[in-house]
Amino acid sequence: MTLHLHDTATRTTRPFEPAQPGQASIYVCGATVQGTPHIGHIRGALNYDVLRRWLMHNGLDVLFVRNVTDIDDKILTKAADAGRPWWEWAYTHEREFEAAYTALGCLPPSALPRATGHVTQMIKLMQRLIDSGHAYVSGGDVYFDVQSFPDYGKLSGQRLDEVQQGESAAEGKRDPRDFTLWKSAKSGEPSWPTPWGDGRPGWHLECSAMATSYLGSEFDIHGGGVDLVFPHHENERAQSRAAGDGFARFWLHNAWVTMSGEKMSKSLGNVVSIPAMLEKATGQELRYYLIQPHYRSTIEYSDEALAEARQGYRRVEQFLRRATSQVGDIEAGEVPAEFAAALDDDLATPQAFAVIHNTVREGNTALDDRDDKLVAEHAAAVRGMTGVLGIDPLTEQAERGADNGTQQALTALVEGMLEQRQQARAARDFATADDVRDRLIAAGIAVADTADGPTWQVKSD
RNA sequence: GGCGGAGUGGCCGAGUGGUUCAGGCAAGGGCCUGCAAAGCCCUGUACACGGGUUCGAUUCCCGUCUCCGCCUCCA
Repeated sequence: MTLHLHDTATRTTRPFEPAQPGQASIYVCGATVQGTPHIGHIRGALNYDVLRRWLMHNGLDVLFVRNVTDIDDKILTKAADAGRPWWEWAYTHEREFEAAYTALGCLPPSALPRATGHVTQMIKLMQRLIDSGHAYVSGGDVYFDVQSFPDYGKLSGQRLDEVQQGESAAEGKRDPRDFTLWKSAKSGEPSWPTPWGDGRPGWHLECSAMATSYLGSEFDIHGGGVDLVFPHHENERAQSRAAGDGFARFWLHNAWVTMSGEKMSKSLGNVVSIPAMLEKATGQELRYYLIQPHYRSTIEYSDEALAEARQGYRRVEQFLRRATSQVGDIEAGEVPAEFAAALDDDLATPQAFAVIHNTVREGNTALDDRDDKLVAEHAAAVRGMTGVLGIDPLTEQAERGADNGTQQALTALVEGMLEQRQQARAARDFATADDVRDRLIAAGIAVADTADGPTWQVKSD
């Protein structure tokens, strides 16, 4: 089976064949950097990161562009409320988003274009639209003429005559459903010069300009959250195709993370901001939690579900630790066919996780049987699979292990205590042995005896 | 009003016209262990409701109820 993806435009799951064999180009709508990221924002990025890794794993050369919307009404409003320059406000939150992506294991994009850096490209696109009769200037604003593009509404399944009012009824519009490509400058607001006067970008224009600027007039995949289907992506598609670009060949949309059955609001966002969540779980645990459900299924956030995911992650981690200590270092190996089939089926991560856990169970059995060859095989497969998903525990350990002397000091202390305990056990002085173990547990360190001696692990609860 | 998604065993979360099972977490029993922990084995008999199609539906069709999203900014 080859990779199949669910395409919003056709409402079908169909085979993915890149326009250029051996390559894939992906454009993902990133954040409007107006606030601190919460898990809902990052979920989408995680989904597309998994897609990207899977394409790379299959040997494709992937160009992955994620934009930053660094100029918009909310940024201006919030910055003004905070008494800070808008560009500082935007950049501050851009850094928060980047830190969050990194903490959750997203590979850095091939390019990270900002709207404010691509006004030239936007002007060119607007000129093409005006020249071809799809856009018009009205009092310094530039609007897209929705009725000039018969395909309008096709992506989102909207019929033009059913579309309600449209964005804020500006006076210069010919049709209330026309959308803004360019907003004329208001005093005190940032602006850039254009042939039609000073102003700033409308929201939709930037993505069309940047996507085609980096990936060409036609590219493979355009991703974003379901809320973007209409109007954002509908408008992007309209303006790009009206201008003559092929634009995206597949449209992918990820579902929400909700809380108490509702979309995350500003107030809830504080509770589940990435910095707050990273106090409850590690980046990889959080990633495991967010990518296990199918990307088109809503995740109803709960602390309990997160705790479950952490348990599941640790089960995998524990297996790899035991395997490594029994048979030595293990490199990532081939992924099982069922795993590949799962991801090929529109990134069916739930089934992919089932394959991982089945492999872990078989690996644990092999560990108990002391069948080192089988242990190594299964551990290699698990590393291969978790690597594709970006949740290989040994990778993270490698990063963490290199960090500082604290880890070494802890290791020395714990191993010293475990040595005492082993001596007590050898002497059948179980009272002393249990006392040592209790002290370690009280300090948050779990001890497990194996045939090869005790192992330990910090339990970060 | 228009468009779209969803209701599965204690919980999370897949999937399928019928037979052996998603997977995880939790629970109970067993093995192992000095005791634990971890691991392994076993157990649960679920598919919102009402019709219909069918030899047979959780899975297809129709209807109902409930929840959610988009149609204004939003991942």
